[in-house]
Formats: sequence, structure tokens, C-alpha cells
Amino acid sequence: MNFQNQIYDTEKLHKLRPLVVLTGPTAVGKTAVSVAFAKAIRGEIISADSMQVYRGMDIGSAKIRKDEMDGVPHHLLDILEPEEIFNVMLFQQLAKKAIEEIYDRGHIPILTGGTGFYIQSVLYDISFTEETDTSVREQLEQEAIQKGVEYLHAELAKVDPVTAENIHANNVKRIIRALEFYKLNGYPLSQHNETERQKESPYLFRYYVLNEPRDVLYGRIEKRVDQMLADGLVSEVEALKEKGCTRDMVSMQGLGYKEILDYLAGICTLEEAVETIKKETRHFAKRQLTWFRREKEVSWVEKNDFANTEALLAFLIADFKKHIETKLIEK
RNA sequence: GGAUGGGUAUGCCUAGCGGCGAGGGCAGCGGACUGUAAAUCCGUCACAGAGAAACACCGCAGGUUCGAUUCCUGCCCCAUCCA
Repeated sequence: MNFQNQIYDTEKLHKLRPLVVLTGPTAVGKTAVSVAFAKAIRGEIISADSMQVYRGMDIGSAKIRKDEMDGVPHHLLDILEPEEIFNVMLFQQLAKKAIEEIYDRGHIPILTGGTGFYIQSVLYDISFTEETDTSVREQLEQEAIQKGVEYLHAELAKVDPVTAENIHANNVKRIIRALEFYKLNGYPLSQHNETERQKESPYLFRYYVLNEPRDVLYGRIEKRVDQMLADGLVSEVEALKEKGCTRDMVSMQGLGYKEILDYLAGICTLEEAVETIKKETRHFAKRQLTWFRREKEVSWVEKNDFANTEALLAFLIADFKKHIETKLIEK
């Protein structure tokens, strides 16, 4: 670990709160860029990824290997067992804590990962109300099965017409969440969202979205899934299954896991599972791009605009210096 | 050479068995998203058009019919089987 050199003033870091977000659709090559970038700017990496938090889920989540980290500290990797539940609020808490600690060390936090929602939660410091009662949701889930989604949607329309209007009647999960929010907090979710949406980021940030032509990206996804299988994805999932992991767990909803689980259960052939993983991963990449497009203050970085990784890196570093570092080192 | 089954819209699979300007699925594309987010959900997907006017390759060409994607004939492809 040669990450001790501290060129930034800790107090100033806490005050200016610099933050780099480095993201992009799955398989664009975030990981490789992030490490080199971190080294160049004395950064530490915080993974904004809903699956890489789980231990024992390395291949399928495309987790960075220790030897690839090159001495750069990585946070929020391997912090939970696959049986445990993870969600945005938890992520936000942990990420915020990590950010403060990184400032203490005189370094710059770099949020890397493809979960846009997680990034948003820390970037705009969305406040989540304290909710511990899980029985409400369970009850609503039961009601959804017994009385149907339409019923719940109608119920939601009574207490929170705005949200009911916004959520499609088929979207069970989000209808349940909206109802749960109302029951637990006593006021409509739409009201909460309205105030949260106004928030300015407490950070001095740059939000980079790495991208490349769709067909190239899809080709890369195809190759990566094949590589995962060659690396032993099936035995990774087998081990998890033996450990007691089942499809209904949050962790097992990850791409590659649920499909291989189906294969292991004899629901489909391995070939079918692999095809599904590739297809779903493409869909996922697309959804990620939709998310980033909607995000306001992002800087799109097209890989094609650069001759090679070094050039891309040089750009990122120059951009970072221009927007953030100068503010940090000026007296 | 013979037998049988098929060819359905800019990609793939499939419904259709006389009123079809043609139903469904997939892929693709677009979108939503504030405690499951690698989740969940929505839209679009031949051309034309809010009009009684005109305009259409359901393999191709004819025929029957008021009317054919649907029936008949010939031809061209494809698949499997028999020679």
C-alpha cells in the first residue's frame, strides 16, 4: 500500500467536498479506467454496485480482483453475505461514511459502478426516512396476491393520487413501496419526492459517464459473459446454492445468478441460461444509459473520441484538474 | 427424379383456413424510476392515413369469387424423407 502521500488539505476537503463519479453501462471498462484514474488523482474508490457488496459473488458480478486494484483502496466490496439484504439506504449510509474517512486521509473519493440510483442517493444526499417495520410491506405483498394489483393501485390513488398517477398500474413493486411509505410515514411519497428533487448536491463533483457505440458495447457484453463461464460462473453459483442461496434473495436477483440457478434447477439448459444472461445484460446496459441520460449534470465520455486508454485517461485527469483540483490546491 | 411439410410485413419465430389494411412473441429502439434498482414497469416496432378520395409484394404468376393471406393451377425457393 503506497497510498499515504497526502497532497490535499483535509480541512479543505471536508469543506469543498470534492467527489468524482465514474460510471457507464456495464462492460464499458469502468474498472480499468477507475484504478488508473484513482492513482493519478490520489483517489480512493467506492463501489456503487448493488451486487459486488456480496461475498462469494465475484465472477458473476465482475468484481475487481485484489491484484487489479494496484494498491488503490476500494470500499464497499465484500461487505455482506449473500443472504443479507442490501438497499439504497444502506448503501448511502456506508458510502457517506467512506467519503468522510477518505477526506480524513487527504484523498479524493471516486464513486465507481453502474447503479445509477445508488449514485444519485449520495450525490444529492437524498434523505431516507427511518423505517424499521417490515411487516407492512409483507402485508401489502400478500394483499397484492389476494386482491390484485388493481386494488392496491386504487388504494394508492386514495392516499397519494400524484404517485398513483405516475406509477403504472402494473408496477407492483413500486405501488407497494408507495403505499408502504404512506403507511409508515403518514404523508404521501410524492410530497417527499418533491422536496428531495429540489436538492442541490453538497459535493463539488464531476459525473463522468463512459460510453461507446452500442454495437461495440453489446459485443463486449457477449465476450464478457462467455469469459465468466470460462472462469467458472457455474461452480460459483453452485457453491452459493449449496450454501443455501435461493432465487428470492436480493443477491440472487443479480444478472447471471438467477439464470444459472434456473439451469441448476433443471428449468433450462445451460445454453439457454447463457443466452438469457447475454440478452438481459444488454437490456440492463440500455436501462443504465436511459438513467444517465436523464441525470442532469453528467459529462459523457465517448471512448471512440480517444485514440486509446491513455488518451482517455489524460482527458479525465485534465478535466479533473480544471474543475476540482485547482480549487483544492489554491490557497 | 418422387413424397410430405413449409414460405406472413426493413431481422427472427409464429397465429390465420373467404371479409385482414393481417393477431401474438422475440430481438431492436425509446422511456419511467427517491428503501428489492443487475430489480420493477411502460411505450414503439411495413407504408399510408383521423378519413367515407387514393394508395398494400401475406414467395411469384395466373384462376375461381361480390370479395382471397385464406380455395385452385403452374412456377421458384427451403426443410425432412424416399430414390
